[in-house]
Amino acid sequence: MLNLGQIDRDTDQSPYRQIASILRDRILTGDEGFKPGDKIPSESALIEHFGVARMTVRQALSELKGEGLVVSEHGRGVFVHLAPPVRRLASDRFARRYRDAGKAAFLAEADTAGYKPGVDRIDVRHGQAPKLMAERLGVQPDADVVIRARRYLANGRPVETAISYIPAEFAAGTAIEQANTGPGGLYARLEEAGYTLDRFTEEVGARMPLAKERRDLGIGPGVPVMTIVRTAYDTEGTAVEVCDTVKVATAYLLQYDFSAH
Amino acid sequence: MLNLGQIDRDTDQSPYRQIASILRDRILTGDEGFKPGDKIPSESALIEHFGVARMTVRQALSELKGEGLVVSEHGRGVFVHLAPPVRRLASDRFARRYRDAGKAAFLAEADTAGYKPGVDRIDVRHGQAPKLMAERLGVQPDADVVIRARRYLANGRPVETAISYIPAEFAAGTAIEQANTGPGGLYARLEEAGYTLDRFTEEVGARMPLAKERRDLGIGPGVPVMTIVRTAYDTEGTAVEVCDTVKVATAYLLQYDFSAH
DNA sequence: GAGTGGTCTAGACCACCAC
DNA sequence: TGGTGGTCTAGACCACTCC
Repeated sequence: MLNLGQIDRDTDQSPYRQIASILRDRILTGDEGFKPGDKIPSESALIEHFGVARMTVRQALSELKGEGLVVSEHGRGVFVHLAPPVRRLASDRFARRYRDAGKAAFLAEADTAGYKPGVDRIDVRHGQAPKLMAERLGVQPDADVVIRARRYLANGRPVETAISYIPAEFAAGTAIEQANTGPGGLYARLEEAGYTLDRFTEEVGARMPLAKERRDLGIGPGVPVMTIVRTAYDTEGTAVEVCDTVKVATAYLLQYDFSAH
Repeated sequence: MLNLGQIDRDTDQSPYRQIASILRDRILTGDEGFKPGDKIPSESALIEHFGVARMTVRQALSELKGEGLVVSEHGRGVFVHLAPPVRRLASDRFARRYRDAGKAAFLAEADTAGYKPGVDRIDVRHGQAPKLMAERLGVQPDADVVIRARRYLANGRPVETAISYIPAEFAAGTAIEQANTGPGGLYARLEEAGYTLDRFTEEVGARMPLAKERRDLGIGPGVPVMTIVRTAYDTEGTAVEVCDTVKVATAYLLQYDFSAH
């Protein structure tokens, strides 16, 4: 006995939508419903309970996957989506006080939010910046830049990939060209090299991930990503770095403050 | 002749993924490919071309719908997704100079971006704010607030819904309680009432839309939404308005500036 | 009426997982 | 080894759009 209702074959709403609604309601009303991480009834159980063909049940489940409410695991079952911890990012996260304390933004923030941070897949090389990034840096597309790619983890789960582009002349001979940029991170090294940071600009968007991004971030279909392109300017108004990041949307809440004047 | 390749039945990648890849490549390489608004080959044409069952073709199309690359129209065909114009929102869009010029933020921005703005479904009433909104306003959940709901259009297409909550005492006797708030909009009326605006905080997130939101915004499955909760503070540090907005993610690019100090 | 996508049925074989 | 989800086949009827 599944303690779900039955579908109404005389209504104009199609069976698969009714089944999706029944399951969705049980997921969203946490009370007495399915909770995050719970296994929902198997396809065969739903087929028997509702008296429909397998494709009908699968279409209902497909709807819920598209809404990001459930994830399926081959050979195990279908589970209510277990959300990663939400990272709240404030716009002061790059403030100098954190750099002076010897912490890069990601680590400083993990401390206050209380999760275990991690970075892997660090790749540093010289090359050319994509057209859009070169534009923001104000350099020619064929200019030599240092390209730093890395992936960030929270509690062991990937939550963000980031690629920084720094004109080679600003990074020459510094730890920026090394995998480990040292205490305070990339921005601390830029300031030591004489480029005092003044302000940042961030451009925020959201979209569905490409297949490669889904793999890199370990997310299923139905989970969007947020994209942030951050440009760092020094006190002379020169762009000294552009950082292109892709974040698991459900793992982030960004906060910005700005003036009304 | 469809001028698409053929699938390889000896590889370990499943036929539906191969078909999806072939179509995806033709969509993403705009050159000599399918362009936004183009009709892609019908299911029956694809069935014949690739020599597979209908469900296999439909699964490939389902992938592309999930990625937001195509939309299907019952009885007409499947079309490459035609994106609405992108609105670039800068963080100075609520600056006083725009209010002084008699324009609400949305209209001011449409001018510079060059699209035709619209607002409909305006609904104004008194009531209680949802718990999360009351928290941001710093009022009790059962406090009397003015609730202003509306929907914004760009070139006739819905792009955003917004609900503002204003404590009733701040709005009493002003045009804030009317459908039309007059020149400069809601914020201009608040300032006239003696609440000089000082700063805003915005919290930005992204997720998949609920079914109701999909209807309100006229978007298909596979298109995410961005959520922005904006709180307006006056010069005494009091929250005077909270605005809860849901935007079609692909129609927006948000820009924020902040200091490095 | 012809063509399109939407939904459904009733099977089949496979890969993965837990026991 | 039995149960799970992943993929595929070969049909069927329907609703919608366009001519």
